[in-house]
Amino acid sequence: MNPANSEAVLRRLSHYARCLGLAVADGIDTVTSEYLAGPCGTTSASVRKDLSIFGEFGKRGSGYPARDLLREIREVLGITETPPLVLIGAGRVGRAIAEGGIPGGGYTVEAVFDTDRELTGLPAGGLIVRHTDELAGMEGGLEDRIGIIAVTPGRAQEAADILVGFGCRSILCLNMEPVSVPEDVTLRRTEMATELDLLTHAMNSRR
Amino acid sequence: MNPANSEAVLRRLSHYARCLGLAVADGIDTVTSEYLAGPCGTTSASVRKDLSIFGEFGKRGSGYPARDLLREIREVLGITETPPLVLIGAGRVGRAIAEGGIPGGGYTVEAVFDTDRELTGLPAGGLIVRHTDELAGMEGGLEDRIGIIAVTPGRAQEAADILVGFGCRSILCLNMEPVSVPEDVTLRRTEMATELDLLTHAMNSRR
DNA sequence: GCGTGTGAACCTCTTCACAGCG
DNA sequence: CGCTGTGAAGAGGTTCACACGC
Repeated sequence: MNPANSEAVLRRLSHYARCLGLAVADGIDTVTSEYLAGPCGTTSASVRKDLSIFGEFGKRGSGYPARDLLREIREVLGITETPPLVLIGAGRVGRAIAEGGIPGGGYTVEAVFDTDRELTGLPAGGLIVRHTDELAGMEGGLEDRIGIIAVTPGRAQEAADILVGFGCRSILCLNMEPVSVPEDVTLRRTEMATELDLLTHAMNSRR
Repeated sequence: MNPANSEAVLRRLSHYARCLGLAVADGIDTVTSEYLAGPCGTTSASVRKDLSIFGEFGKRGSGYPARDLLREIREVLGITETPPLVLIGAGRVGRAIAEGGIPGGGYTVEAVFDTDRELTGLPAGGLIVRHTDELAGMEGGLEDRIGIIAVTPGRAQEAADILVGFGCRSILCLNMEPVSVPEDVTLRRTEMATELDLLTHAMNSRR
């Protein structure tokens, strides 16, 4: 596969973007591949190769113009405008996200839903929790929105089915259990438990 | 590097373990490589190769004994007993974790700390938030514990420094900003914002 | 027959090293 | 002189295909 669509590259671009955002905010206007490599957990060679896939953005001898490079990367990732987030689950985790947002990510939570009628009507951040039946009322459907699953353990599949049923094609699952979706739906997850397992393994193998 | 220490393999083992846990709970006692592959997002060949690195656990013609295989994998990962979690940050996310735990992961939060004296003394799950100064009082130090950073955006580095100062060598950072730690400390992160970027990219490149 | 275990082929990703340009 | 851009080399990971044993 063409390297421009490789997950490893795109993931690093996302890191570079974050790092560049901070640099720009700090008034830095030129960065080197070395500068980006450290905080992003990679090497300068890798940074240069990643960027060279999409064009020649640097100036030899000095580095990359931070602001321009950031714009280019955002363009490549398609995050110049970010899709709205639709949260499923108004429990502890769901509310924490509704209230706190995704700090620094540039994403905003547009609506919060739950299957539990006990929770509908309650506030969550600046929003009111709605029942999942009301997903039908979302202007424009869910096709151009990202669904986030943060429900009671064991009910993630149900939430995914609801999202898919209402046309959602991009899902981030915060629950840990396996979830299956149709071929044409992208499902990603944050793997907190797996990260802990990897940390535990590293801890044990230090001696 | 020896494949037994490759992150890709260990990450998949963690997935297999989760899947096997559910299978065992459902009373299933033999699983095939095919059975594990689907939910874990990989192929049967990969499952077999992964497992064969550590021994011959299967029976040809039938499959793997679920319970035994689970035990073996837990052994390899070193998660037969999981290290206690020490939370830094008693804000929304920190409290959500203190209250809800890590569902299904087999990890327990032992204590919650914050640098903010306004928060110390308040309840978080079944625990009381303590000031980070009191980390010194943790029996046995932080060496055999995992520190979890869930603090106000922009203060993750401070939290990491505190943890490392008290002897912590394994850190899971939930904040998004870059954090640097000494060479001998393992730092991992959950990358919610990056996952969203990857979902956005996939969404845009569908057409 | 069925599913594991595994060498070999294949492919992707990373690192090296240096030419090229500001 | 410094740092980018990049072919070439190297390492690592994945897939194939089939022999083996239950």
